[in-house]
Amino acid sequence: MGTRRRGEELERAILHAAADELRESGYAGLTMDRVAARAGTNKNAIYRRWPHRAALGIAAYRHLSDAALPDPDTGSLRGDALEMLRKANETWSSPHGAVLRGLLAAAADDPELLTLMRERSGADTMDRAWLGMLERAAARGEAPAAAAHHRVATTPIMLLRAEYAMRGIPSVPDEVLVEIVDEVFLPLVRGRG
Amino acid sequence: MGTRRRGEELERAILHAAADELRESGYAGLTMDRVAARAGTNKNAIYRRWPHRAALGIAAYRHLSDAALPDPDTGSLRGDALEMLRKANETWSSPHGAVLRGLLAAAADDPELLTLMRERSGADTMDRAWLGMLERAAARGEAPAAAAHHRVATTPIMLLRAEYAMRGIPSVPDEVLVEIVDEVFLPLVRGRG
DNA sequence: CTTATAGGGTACGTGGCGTACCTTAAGCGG
DNA sequence: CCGCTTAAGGTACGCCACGTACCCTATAAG
Repeated sequence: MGTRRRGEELERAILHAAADELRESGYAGLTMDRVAARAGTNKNAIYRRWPHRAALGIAAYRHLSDAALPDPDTGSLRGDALEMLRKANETWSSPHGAVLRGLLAAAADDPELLTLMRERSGADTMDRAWLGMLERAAARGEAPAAAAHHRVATTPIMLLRAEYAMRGIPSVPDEVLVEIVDEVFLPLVRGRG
Repeated sequence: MGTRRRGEELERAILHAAADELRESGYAGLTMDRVAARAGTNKNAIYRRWPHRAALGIAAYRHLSDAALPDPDTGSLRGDALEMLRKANETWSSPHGAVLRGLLAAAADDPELLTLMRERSGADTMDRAWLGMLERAAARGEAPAAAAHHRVATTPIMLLRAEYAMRGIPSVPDEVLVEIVDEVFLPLVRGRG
């Protein structure tokens, strides 16, 4: 009776319900019927807003984490890089990360969804953080100025990403992170002099 | 009527049918009913051999390509590396590659399937080819011996893989490959002196 | 006060996986 | 040569989940 939710309010309720389902069951376990039930509405209201499950999943994902992105300042480039990698590894291996990987897999053959993902997952922001790190290192004289290059900055997380793609669910061991920094990232920075 | 196929013969027929379906419809479009129909048999015969769709998909994938893996010798490290990357890019952006990426996505949260994939997709072989390339370059005096390191060798393909994970279906543009080689791989090799 | 709009309820079509059962052919041991 | 075990064929089904179609009702806007 009385109150029938509409517009914004209903939309928030749906997204909230969907985010809860994501948290509890992951993307694979996210069903439209259960989201509708949990939000106390029906599938119509959902399909009027998102064309299919994947779109809802992606939209709901942002409600999971506001990803306080680290901006470490340990004093050394090596320390900063390791810190960044470790934080990323934590995030990706957490339940959040599992959800994110599930979404990524689901969007893998739909370019439209992929771009949506990138916007919502803050990948670009992360890239900029790495670039900033390199610039600070260059300012300290710890790295050549030519090292502050986009490809260089993104290399470590790209490697981490690929590592996840090859391995699967469990977190990447810390030794691998150290290797990425010591055997690839630092030599690479050095090599650009 | 005489002939009812059994054992090996039937198994080959099923795999052949599944491979055809993969080629035509990709992994997402691979259905058990159609494979059974195409092989002129029924789902029982399939489920007696593979526990689920994903397992069949992976088993059938090997019938698609025997991936003649390139072992270039252009005389320069840069040339060899670019050649390898370009071949990999071609493969990954071909229909074969689409199938492979579909399988990878499907196996993403099942470690057991992932290891199966790695065996069947010849990823390890590719890694060894890169290492060999680096060793030859070192022998020519074109690279420090310390550059022939596993992490270094796998970096370019890992970056390519990650690039696919971020972008989706279309092939990665050649400029990106060149950048990976010139801005990352070669400086990295140089930096390990 | 009327009317367009959007939500609620519900049922259904469709497709695909995996399973259950029974019937029938093949091969094998005696 | 014969029966028995094993594997194939045929078919139907349970189940689940997506997406759609209707029809009814509350809400807000004019």
